[in-house]
Amino acid sequence: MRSDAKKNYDMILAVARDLLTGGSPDASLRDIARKAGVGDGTLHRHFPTREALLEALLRDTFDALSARARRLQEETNAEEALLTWLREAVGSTKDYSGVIAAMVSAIADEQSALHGSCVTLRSAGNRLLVRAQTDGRARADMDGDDLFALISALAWLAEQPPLVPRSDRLFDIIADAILPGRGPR
Amino acid sequence: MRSDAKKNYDMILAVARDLLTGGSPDASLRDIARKAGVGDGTLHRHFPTREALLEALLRDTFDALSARARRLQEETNAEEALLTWLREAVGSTKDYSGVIAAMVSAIADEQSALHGSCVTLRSAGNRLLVRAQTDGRARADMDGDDLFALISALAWLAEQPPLVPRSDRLFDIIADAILPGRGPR
DNA sequence: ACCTGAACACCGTTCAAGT
DNA sequence: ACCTGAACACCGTTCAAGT
Repeated sequence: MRSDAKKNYDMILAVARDLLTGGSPDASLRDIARKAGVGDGTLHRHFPTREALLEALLRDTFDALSARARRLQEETNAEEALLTWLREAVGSTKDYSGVIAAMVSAIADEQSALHGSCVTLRSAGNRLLVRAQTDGRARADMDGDDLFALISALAWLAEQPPLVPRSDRLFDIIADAILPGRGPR
Repeated sequence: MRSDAKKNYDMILAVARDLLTGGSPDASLRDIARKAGVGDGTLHRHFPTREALLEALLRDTFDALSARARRLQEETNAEEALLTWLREAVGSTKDYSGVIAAMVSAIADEQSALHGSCVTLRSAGNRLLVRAQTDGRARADMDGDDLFALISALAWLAEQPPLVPRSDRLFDIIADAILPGRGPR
């Protein structure tokens, strides 16, 4: 990449992160381009869709979650590892509203810029799930796709402003479904 | 309402239902107006927002769900009643994509056209939940808002095309969280 | 190679003009 | 009263023209 292109690319990402995690979660691509000081076409060439931009913003987060799963796998018992990782996975997208629906759509669309990140996430979760199932902790009639869906549902709930105050409780309820016999009844 | 206005109102609703439940879940309000043979302003006066249109389309459904809850309350045991009603509530919005996020937002916004329907739905669910809790079937640390949120999450999952094939299973998993000790482990 | 920004086809919303 | 449809301020996307 030419150095001026690289500079634009980085500037777009920085501005997008500021706007989206700041007060403007629905900022238009045009707004982002303007604030980044580039033309509409430049943004569109670097990031052909909004998804592509989100993917670039979240790739590091997904990679970190995958590494985190590996560490938990080694260091912690199966139930605690899965639970901790779930909590972190659900929390990981909370600053990027709208990304959850895009992720669910991307898991089935190999063309999507988010596809790779989604597959990585699902695999990481699946490893932890299988171990917890082997230990008889997690319910047996579930697979990695179910787990991915439940994480999505929880992340989506946490994205809805009126439900934010309840999101910890809702996490506990659904976590109980995955790891029965944990919390209070 | 003047008779020509009533005719327009009905025509808009009929066309909207056709388009939204047909192949065009994201049909624009302008498309709906054109197909209904009315001006943009006419649609906008009858239904100031997309939510208002969805509310009109779904009001009967919500009323029916509320009546259904009352009947189940009388005729069926607490666990079965809640479970059956949950399944119907989750399925009730499946033909109207995008309505779930609007409903969650409306539960906290008294100005929303959907607010009344949401409150009705929450009350109906809460009655069934309380009875199931009294019978010791439903988990005790939940309230009507939690139930509303879980219904929303399930309906949202059912709205995501890649997850449609799994939605029955996901329903079972979350239903187990609400009514522990039901399904297979 | 890469960038700019006008242009295009949309969108929801408003409002002057009509009946 | 109620309706129409042009107009407005947006949106994502494209592409001719520049450097």
